[in-house]
Amino acid sequence: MATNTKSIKSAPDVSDLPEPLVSADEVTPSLVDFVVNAIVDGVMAGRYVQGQRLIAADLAAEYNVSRAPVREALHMLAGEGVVELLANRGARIRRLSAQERIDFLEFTEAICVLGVRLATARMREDECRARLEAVFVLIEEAAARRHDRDFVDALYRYHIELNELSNNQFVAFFYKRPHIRFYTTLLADMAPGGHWDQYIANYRLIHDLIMSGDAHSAVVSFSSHIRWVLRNMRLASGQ
Amino acid sequence: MATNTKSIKSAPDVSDLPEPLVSADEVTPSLVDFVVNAIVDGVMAGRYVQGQRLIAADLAAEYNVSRAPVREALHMLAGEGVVELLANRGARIRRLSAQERIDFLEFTEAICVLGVRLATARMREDECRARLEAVFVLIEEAAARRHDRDFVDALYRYHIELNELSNNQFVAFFYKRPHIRFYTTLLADMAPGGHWDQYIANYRLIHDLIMSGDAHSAVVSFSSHIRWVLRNMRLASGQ
DNA sequence: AGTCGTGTTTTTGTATGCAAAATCGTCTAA
DNA sequence: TTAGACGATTTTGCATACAAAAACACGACT
Repeated sequence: MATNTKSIKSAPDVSDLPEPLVSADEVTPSLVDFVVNAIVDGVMAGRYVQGQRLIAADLAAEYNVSRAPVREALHMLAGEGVVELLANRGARIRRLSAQERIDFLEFTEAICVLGVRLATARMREDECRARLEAVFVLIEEAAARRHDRDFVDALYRYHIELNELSNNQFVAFFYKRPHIRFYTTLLADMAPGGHWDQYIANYRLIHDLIMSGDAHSAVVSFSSHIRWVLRNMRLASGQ
Repeated sequence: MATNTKSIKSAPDVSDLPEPLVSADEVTPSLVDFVVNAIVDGVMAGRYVQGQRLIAADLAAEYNVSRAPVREALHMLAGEGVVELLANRGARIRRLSAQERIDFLEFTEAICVLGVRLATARMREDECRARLEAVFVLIEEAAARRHDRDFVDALYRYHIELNELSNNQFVAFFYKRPHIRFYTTLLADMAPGGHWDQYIANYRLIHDLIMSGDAHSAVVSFSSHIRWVLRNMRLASGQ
């Protein structure tokens, strides 16, 4: 291939490609994106559960596309950790053991602590306060209704917002993605269950401290909340 | 499709699929894996640089495969954050601005702190000590030769080992993957440059504290090392 | 009953084909 | 000289085809 030379053999030519001309909104969402979103939504909605096998041909039929974009979507999700790929045996929703769910929450804590710390530092800006307040009311609402699912969903959105407010794109990027796969999985362990009052009280405290701009206290209270959840999880899984 | 029912429509059947029978080693590495590794190696080796466009047909020709597995590999790498996909414009190695590199190191710190903390707690076990010592000598060797590239490589391996020793698979998993893309990119900022002695001294201290089993001190010294690197990066990028 | 073949069906992994989009080169007009 | 237009070429995105591997169903054997 003559074209080889340009992109592979030659000295790296970084200015090779003009910056994306298209604005933020995508012109035509590709089928791969469509399928990725569909699968992620399916996981969020509980239509796909951990360990469930995803057969490319079936997904293709389901979404009226060919197997090619489906397979590409599955590889993308595998890269994000939502799906696992087994040699010659296709894809399945990644399965997490109780221990792995604990590990994951511990890992998530590390990321969110950074998010909390950085976002708290920006809480002098009115717009930031407003955005965070807006997602916090979702937590309050779900809590008032004692609705497990909505509550965990609201917590998720709250941290998404927090991580975006942190202005560190990696916190936002990596929190958003891998979390999904684990979202429904962890629901059972994470949901307040018999501890609604404590759970709500913790988050009210965390939120207040974040709003107050006291990063250190916010981080400490967030960390101790997570450690409390971890203790509950360890107890529940009998360790 | 009649088969739809089983994997999609019906109630999620988790025990659907027997556990992988194949042992740890893969029978036949798929072409997708091959291409993924080839591209990652290329990034590590500097053959692909940030912003460089990756043309599917060229890669296919280069590696003697068709475009299908190449495209799947690119989607996988996109999921991992190594590559970015632009609508109708293919893939390029993700490009990081100076600010993004700083953000990334800050993010990485959050993960590695957890790795340091958890691994330190296991340093009573002789095998763990031996494994960590083994990778630390690589740091010393590279430092003795004042070889930027090898030094950063050794640091990378050291943290990989540390994160694996942490026994939290997510720390290991997520540190390993996204870091790659950023590896060569950050080299210039991260490499000790004019600060060899300080850099080496910092890592000796961190290592000693880890080996001593004092998790808190290890974390503190690691954090302050990273903050020192961040200060240098901010100075270098004129912020 | 449970295990072991064995042939059938399903499913994957990869290659190939093709239309639409993006890119490139060249010519033209300001 | 630069900006823009336009046709040729490259490249992508998606569909389809097909061989090999895995899963399955079923019957023989212990």
